[in-house]
Amino acid sequence: MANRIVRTSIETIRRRDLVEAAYLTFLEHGMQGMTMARIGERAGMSHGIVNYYFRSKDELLAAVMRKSVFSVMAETLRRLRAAASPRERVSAVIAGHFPADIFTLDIARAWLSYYALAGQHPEFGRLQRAADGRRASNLHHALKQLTGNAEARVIALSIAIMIDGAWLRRARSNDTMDADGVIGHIEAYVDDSMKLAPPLPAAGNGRC
Amino acid sequence: MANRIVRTSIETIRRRDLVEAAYLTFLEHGMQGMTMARIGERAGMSHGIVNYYFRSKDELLAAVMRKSVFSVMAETLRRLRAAASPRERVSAVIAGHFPADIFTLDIARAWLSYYALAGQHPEFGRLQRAADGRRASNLHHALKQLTGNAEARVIALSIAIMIDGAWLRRARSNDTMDADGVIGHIEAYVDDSMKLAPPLPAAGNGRC
Amino acid sequence: MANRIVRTSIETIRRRDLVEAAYLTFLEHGMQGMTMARIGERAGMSHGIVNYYFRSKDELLAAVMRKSVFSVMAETLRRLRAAASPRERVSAVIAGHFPADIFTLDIARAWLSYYALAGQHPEFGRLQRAADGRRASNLHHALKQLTGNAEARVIALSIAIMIDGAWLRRARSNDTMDADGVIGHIEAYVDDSMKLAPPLPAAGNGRC
Amino acid sequence: MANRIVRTSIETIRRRDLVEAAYLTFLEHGMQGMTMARIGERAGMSHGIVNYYFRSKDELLAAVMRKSVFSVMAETLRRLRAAASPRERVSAVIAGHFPADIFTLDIARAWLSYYALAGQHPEFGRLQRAADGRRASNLHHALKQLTGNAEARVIALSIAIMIDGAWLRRARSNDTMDADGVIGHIEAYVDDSMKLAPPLPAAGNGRC
DNA sequence: CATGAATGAGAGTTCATTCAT
DNA sequence: GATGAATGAACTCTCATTCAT
Repeated sequence: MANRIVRTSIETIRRRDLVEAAYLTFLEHGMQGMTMARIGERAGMSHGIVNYYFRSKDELLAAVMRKSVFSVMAETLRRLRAAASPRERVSAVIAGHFPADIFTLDIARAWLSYYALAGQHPEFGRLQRAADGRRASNLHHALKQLTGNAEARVIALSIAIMIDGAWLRRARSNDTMDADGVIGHIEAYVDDSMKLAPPLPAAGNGRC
Repeated sequence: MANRIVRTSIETIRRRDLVEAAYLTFLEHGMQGMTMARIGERAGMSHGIVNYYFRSKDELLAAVMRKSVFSVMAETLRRLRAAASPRERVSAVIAGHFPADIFTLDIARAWLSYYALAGQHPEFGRLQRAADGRRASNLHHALKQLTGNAEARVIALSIAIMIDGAWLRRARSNDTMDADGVIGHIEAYVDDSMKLAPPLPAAGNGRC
Repeated sequence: MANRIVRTSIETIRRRDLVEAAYLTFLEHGMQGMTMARIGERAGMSHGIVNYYFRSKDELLAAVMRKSVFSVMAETLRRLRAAASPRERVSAVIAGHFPADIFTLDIARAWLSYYALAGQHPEFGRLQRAADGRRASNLHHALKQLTGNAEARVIALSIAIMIDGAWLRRARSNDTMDADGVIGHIEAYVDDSMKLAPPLPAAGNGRC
Repeated sequence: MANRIVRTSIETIRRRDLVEAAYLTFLEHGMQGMTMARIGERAGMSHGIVNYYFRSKDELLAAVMRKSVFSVMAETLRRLRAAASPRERVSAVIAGHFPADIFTLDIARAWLSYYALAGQHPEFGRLQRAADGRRASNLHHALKQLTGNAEARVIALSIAIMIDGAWLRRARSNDTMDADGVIGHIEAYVDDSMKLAPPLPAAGNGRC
């Protein structure tokens, strides 16, 4: 039993370390320079053992992707739980996508590489779509309580597009807006949209 | 002397053909599948000659990057010339980024793989920033004639972000909006913004 | 001393289990797919222990070869013991080589991969020749009691060749004869041969 | 034009040399030791060029197999053309499978390896079945002119099985019969069969 | 100029084997 | 005894690059 735990523990550690090493290797050498040999070297292991813990490079890559997606989703969730009103929930989704220490050039480039790879990697495509669906749903639910359904849908889409666009631009250079700037920009858009949006039907929001 | 000219001429033609072939290869197979052999094949030349005209793959790659960026800018420029009013100029920039036959899943993914590579290719970063600057400038100049300077800047940025975001989302799956949908969405945003924007100072648009 | 016995006993059991597992792995995956890891897995042991009990894969392979040959011989022997007449002994040898559940495409192919390896494994060649000698001898002894010595030798050889040929053909496709068909064919040949064979010298079979 | 011929010529030469080298490598190191590197080395080429002429190892292997199958079929055909009577045609098929310089231990082992590989190599399975079909057809047609249809079928099958069996046994050791011995043995079987076979219906052989 | 034959480095992957625990 | 973590050699295959023709 103890033995089992030790075994699992080592495997867990190694897999985590390898995912981390793969990610760092990617940041340093790009997607193309992210070879199994280099990953192993960075993790201080032989390249043989990398294939022992991950049956293939694709599997390792998928693990890296999953970790990335979840870490972003987790941040958003954390903020959603702390949100007290629909409008705050919208802000939670927006801010959740731009933690200052994550919204960096390197990480943005990593994300773009993932996207580019989605074609060859059905699983990652699925992950992305799932994450996108969650985001759209969160935004739409919150906005529905602030304006009409159709308007909510349009605004939610605009926000989602802007979030993606901001990340794409982040990968371009360091001269673009920082996290706060982006958040401010999108929030301003939301506020403007609210001004234009029709007042909610009186009865409909008795619930909120 | 004549000989010299002929040689140079052939060289120019070959280089242009090879860049074109490389670009098409890139659009079809993505950055990873853009091999020297495939480029030569597509250009109807031996792959040996590719290395004759471009000392290395990186050199060819740089040429392809230049061409890619310019070809997108050219489409926008074409539409800008046909635009009759500031508002139409805004629309020209928007529509210029979404030709229906170009705004496809594969091409979007190819572009992302480009972006992902920019980190290792300083020149490409420069190119992208230049193109982005042009776009921002075009949008800003047009919008300035429709609203206040500060508002114009904000709206121009929103449009630019949405253009980038739409392309990123296009790479995600085929279930997203098509070119017309995206254009409609952004145009609607522009129209809404105009409603909120302050009326122009009386004299400002006498020029137009 | 008792300890010694226990140790030896476990070792014996483990080695037998491993040979059995290797044999089954071989039948299922062929010579090429018979890896140490798969053998260990099939035996329900770690693959590390396989190398503990067999210094190398070749040593295990030799053991498997021995087992394989013996297991085929055993089936024939079982039937031989039940045979009541010389003619039945001939049938025993024939049928002993074609158990319906063994005479399959996969197993036939596995055996061929064995044979193909014999060139590099002197011991396996020896084993095969020994088994072949036993078979020839069994057939010859039985047939000698039914016909002349020279004829017996010829018929025994034909039977042996047909047995081998039937296995080789079995590996070709599933469209060939099944076990019963092959047995029937060879038996018919034996019956025909008996018709042509000279009657036994009167005294010759008094011995039987 | 001349250029084209030169090119093709080199390619033809290289491919032929590589097939030959692959075959020799196999004879020396067995199927498992027949690596691309060793093949290239034996052919005096880099291993890179091997993959240049044969897109994959399987393709090279298939070429080796095809060459082997065709060389056996060609020998049989050559003899069939020289045969003057049905009985001689039967002999042609038999002798055609056992040229003295081909019926050797090494070559027999090579054949077994091919058979063992047929499972993973659909094309080779097809080749084998095609060759077998031709053989069966040739034998049956000739025998039908010597005896009844049903008998012809049985005898043809026996001959085919014996041919295969003789090759399998040849791979076992050098102590088995040589080519002449095998041919004699099978011919004797055919002669015996003719004795037992029913005389042909009177009219049936008016044709021959 | 142009070809394509040839090279060789390096990619991912498999696997027998060793060894600390 | 037994495990499975770890190594490293070897394999197939790809590809940018060089070079004789």
